Amino acid sequence: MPPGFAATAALLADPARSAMLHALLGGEALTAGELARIAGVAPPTASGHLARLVGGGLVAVHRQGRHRYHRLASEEVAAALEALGGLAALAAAASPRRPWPHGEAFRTARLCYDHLAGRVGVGLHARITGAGWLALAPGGWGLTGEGAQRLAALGLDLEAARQARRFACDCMDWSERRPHLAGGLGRELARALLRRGWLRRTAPRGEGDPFARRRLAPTPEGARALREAFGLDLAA
Amino acid sequence: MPPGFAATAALLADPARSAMLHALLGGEALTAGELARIAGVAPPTASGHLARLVGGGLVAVHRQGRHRYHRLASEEVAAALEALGGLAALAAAASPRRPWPHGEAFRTARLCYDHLAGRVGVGLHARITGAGWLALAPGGWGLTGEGAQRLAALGLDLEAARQARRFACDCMDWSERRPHLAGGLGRELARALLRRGWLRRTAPRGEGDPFARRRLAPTPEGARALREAFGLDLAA
DNA sequence: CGGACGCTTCGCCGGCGGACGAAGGGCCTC
DNA sequence: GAGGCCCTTCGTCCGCCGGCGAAGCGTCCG
Repeated sequence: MPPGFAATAALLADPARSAMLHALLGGEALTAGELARIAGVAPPTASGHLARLVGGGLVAVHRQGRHRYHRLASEEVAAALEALGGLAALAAAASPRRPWPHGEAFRTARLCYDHLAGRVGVGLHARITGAGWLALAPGGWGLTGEGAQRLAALGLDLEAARQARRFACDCMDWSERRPHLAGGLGRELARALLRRGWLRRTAPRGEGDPFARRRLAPTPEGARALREAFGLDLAA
Repeated sequence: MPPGFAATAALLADPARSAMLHALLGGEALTAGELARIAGVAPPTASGHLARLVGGGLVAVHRQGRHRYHRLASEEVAAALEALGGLAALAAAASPRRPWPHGEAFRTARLCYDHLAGRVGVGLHARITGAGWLALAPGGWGLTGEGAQRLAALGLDLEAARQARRFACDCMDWSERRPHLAGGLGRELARALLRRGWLRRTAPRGEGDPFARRRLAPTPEGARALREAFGLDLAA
């Protein structure tokens, strides 16, 4: 981790760049202009920041007409952002402790690149592993028969999940300090729950703060369904 | 991750500070003077850096006589350093690819704060979980009867492991990109293997580069024992 | 083909922070 | 208690980096 460790950290150390990255943790690809507004800087400034993020391998860019769409380069980037976020949360808890408006909603449910984080993400992970739906096999995690049946019934595309680079893996959750489900299965789980309308994005693709793009909220029916299907009580 | 995310990242973004942190990943507490030499800066400079690291909650300090011993504040710091190291390794692999002298030895075996990382750490984790020694129970990971018996026979202090804040948890390994064993059990496993002389530190507490303090090498007898007890082939 | 739009490059400014030397506390030794 | 050691604080310098406006491509629209 040495060559370039400090350089990579420096990419995360600027408020504008970190706002952009956190906005991209919502999983959508955003244009340079949108990211400039989100980060609160002028277009030339944003352009420079994005060039550095792309050069550092954290962000991938895709041209489409006169727009340039930016997205996180990989799930490793998301995992590192979450891990570093955990450190920052620890430090914030130690010092003055000024409250953070997004905190509570963020702890309930949010996206972490392409999968679920927060209480919902951690709770689903605990439930799925604890109920024996996911088990350790030689070569990694795999679904058991019951797990495959239950998750397919929820509408997950298990075939798509299996084609991911990693089928299932843990990603440390900074707010709950316990793992949530990442990898192809985590992605398909998030997609299925959004598709079913159990969770929805709370920010209507407006601009504004970087964190709005990640925030999720359970719908009334979703809260009920999550309680019935997974024993998740979101009031806690 | 919001308030203070960029500020925390900035603590890692300086070459001198990052060298200090990597040296502290060796798990020992080091004095300000040692860290100054390791980072290659003058004592006043190092003092300033250390003050910032302590203020940011990444490093804890302990006075003893006229020395001040510094250590990482928690295993979360170690986990975040490893995660960020993975990002930097990805970026380094993409660009010019100048070779790094420590690379190969680092991939074989190293310390990650208080537990094992590298091929040895990942291999032991795979073996211990794959053989059913460690199993998921309500409330977290626990040893099975066989696991407790086998590990106790290797000289692990399982009682000490149980008193840790977390008994067992995964820590993503940046070089192998698979999890290794952290938590109290990971710590005791590392201690036991060092105590038995299967692994040893390769740097005799000299000064020098930051990474020397983390590097481990299997002794000839250790390589044999690891192969017999865990099926680990370190030549691969 | 002109004009609007999105994005980038260029040039300049301002401020932060990292570097060191010198000097000032604690603490241990003799 | 005199002196040495470890570490810190202070003052200063300098380089880097983030910020913006103006201007320069490329793309889409009428």
